[in-house]
Amino acid sequence: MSRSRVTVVDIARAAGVSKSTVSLVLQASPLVNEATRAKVNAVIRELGYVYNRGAANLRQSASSRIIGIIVNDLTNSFFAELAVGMDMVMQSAGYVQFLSNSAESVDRQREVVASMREHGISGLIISPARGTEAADLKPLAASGIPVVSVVRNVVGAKVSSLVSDNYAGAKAAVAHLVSLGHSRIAFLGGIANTTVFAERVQGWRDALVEAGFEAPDMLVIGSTASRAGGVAAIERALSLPAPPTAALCFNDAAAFGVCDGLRAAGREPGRDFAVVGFDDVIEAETAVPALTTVSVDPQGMGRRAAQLLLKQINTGKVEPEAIVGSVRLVVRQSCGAGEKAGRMSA
Amino acid sequence: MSRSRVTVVDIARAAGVSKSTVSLVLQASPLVNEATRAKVNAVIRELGYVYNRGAANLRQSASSRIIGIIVNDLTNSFFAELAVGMDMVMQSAGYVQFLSNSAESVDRQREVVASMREHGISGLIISPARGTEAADLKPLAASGIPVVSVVRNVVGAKVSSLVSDNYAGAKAAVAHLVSLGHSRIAFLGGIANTTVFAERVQGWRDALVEAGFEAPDMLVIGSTASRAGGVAAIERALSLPAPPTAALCFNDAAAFGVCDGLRAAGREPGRDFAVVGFDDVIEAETAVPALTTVSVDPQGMGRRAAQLLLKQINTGKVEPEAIVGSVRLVVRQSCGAGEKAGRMSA
DNA sequence: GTAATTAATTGGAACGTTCCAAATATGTCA
DNA sequence: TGACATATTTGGAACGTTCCAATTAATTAC
Repeated sequence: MSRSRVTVVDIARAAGVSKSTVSLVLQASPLVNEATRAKVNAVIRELGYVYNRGAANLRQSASSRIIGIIVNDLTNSFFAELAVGMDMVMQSAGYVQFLSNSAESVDRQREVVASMREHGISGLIISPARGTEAADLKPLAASGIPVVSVVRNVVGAKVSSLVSDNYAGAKAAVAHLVSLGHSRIAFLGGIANTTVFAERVQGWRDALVEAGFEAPDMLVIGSTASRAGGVAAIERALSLPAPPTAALCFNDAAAFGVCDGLRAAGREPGRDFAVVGFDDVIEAETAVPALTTVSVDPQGMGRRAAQLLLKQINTGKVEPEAIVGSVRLVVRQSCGAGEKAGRMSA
Repeated sequence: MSRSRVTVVDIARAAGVSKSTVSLVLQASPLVNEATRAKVNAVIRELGYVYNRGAANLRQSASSRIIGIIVNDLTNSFFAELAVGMDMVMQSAGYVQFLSNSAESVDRQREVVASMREHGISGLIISPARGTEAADLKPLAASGIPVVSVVRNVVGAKVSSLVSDNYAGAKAAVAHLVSLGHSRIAFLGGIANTTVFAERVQGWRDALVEAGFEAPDMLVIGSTASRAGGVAAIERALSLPAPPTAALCFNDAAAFGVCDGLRAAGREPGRDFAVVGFDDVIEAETAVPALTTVSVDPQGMGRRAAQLLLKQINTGKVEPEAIVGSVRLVVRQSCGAGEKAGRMSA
């Protein structure tokens, strides 16, 4: 059935030219005569030829036009949107991407990286799994493949990175809550021993201290960075001897969970308790109450990461570049300051 | 800097054997002597050799071990989970996947398919964009590349498909609502002229009719299949002269939107109005109220689709196979029947 | 009419692997 | 020892492209 594939030589024979000419036509070279080009293209369509990029990549000068993307949790909207942003840029640049989910497993991540290397990726964007070490990315950098680490940093790795300004974002969010009259503000959700968590907690702490309030450790309640984690965290927070009246959450997923947990406890988020998230995923805007959150613009971040990688691939330069993306607080209703929200009791 | 890459010939030279022997070692052939194998492997590690799969794929017998996955909306949790399920299976099978988002654009989808073909995918799993025609998938099937269409069907395309039993799911959901005492049950959200929508509406209609109730068209309110779409749909539903007391929603995203919209209108989902979703995404379980929904198990569906594709690749058989995955109603709280929910007023 | 210039085309080696057929080494049996 | 079987190794052609250097054809200049 599936007859052996059509190659340039077949085209050449059918069009009565040499394979070199066909190759030139394929690359839209200006060297070839209009009439010849037309004829060759006609034959190409007629025989249903498909270009074999693998064969072309064999010549050492060529670029594979394949890049790798690895994210740590694709089921989290934040990362899905990040991936979509990258996809957009890569696709318009004529690249195709291997996209894999490490599910926070460094072992899986290692396998995927190895597999992608064997397939000759020209670059990699990675949101590293927890516990990723510089050594995991070393071989890539050593063989001249540009790597952009996004969202999370890998300490000691000589790769470019694009992370958001977690410290400033958290600080701004807490300052806003303070301006609304809160003083007992919790930090809810997220896994404790990660850099991102540490940076956000630091912002939370410094904002409270600068405002002249206490920042007791018991108000920092870690859990998973998910909706379920948010529910668990707010339950613990409400059972404290002196419960908080507001919370900055590790991310939007946790913040939604906190809202769910508040309702389960008979409290209305935005009215009885102020909730602020982090990320600004799409649903943040349409949720009820709309979520006040620190906007990281995941799609935009994905696009920037992709552009950064493309720049490195095209210029062939290897020096890593560290970019900290700015963030801004988007005030909606869940903090009690939005127009449509009811008045806060605190 | 980046010296030209290390090849089998370099390994051969360094280990004092022929390139053929190195090749045998790479394929873990039992033909080679233990001592030789050890030496070659040592050299491979020492020189930091990376296998060039592209070169190997050149021989026409070889399989590229690359498959393509295209989904229509990766920002929708349902599809993200679907992709994660596929990723799991593919990765353990030693495959790597191109994963792209068509964003419901048939043009983008076409480009992506073409690009993936040029890169020599051994198979494709696609959740087709709206408006995809059989012709779009024809060339793949013609060149013997197995294709599995998932979630949505492409009429007339001779490819395998794996869809869920939309009709039975919708019918069961409505029957459940009827058993709870509802008779004015709306169908909310989703884009009207799609097969999936039609099937679910038909299930809704038949269940109502069988129960002896009316199924007026005005109770079918389409919109986008998103959270925002759900909000819009319930707003319109509540403004009807005789508003419904319950709703089956096109999917979970829309159902969450309906819950949001209900609260915005001062009604509590699960108590004042029964809501049922479709899909059973992860958040359905942890949301408050937990969402009663028709479980499609997206990750499981992704895994099944991947297994189906692998089977087709391995057996080399081309005959398409149409599978309808069974679904089951998961009763939680948003319909008012769950244990923790308050009593329904209707 | 010949030389020089420009425009088009082309043969063939190279890219890094696999795999066949053939060669060599090792062992066994009479 | 020679004849055979078995275990291991190997040269070289192929896979489908690109690209250099060289060729041929067409045009222009003198």
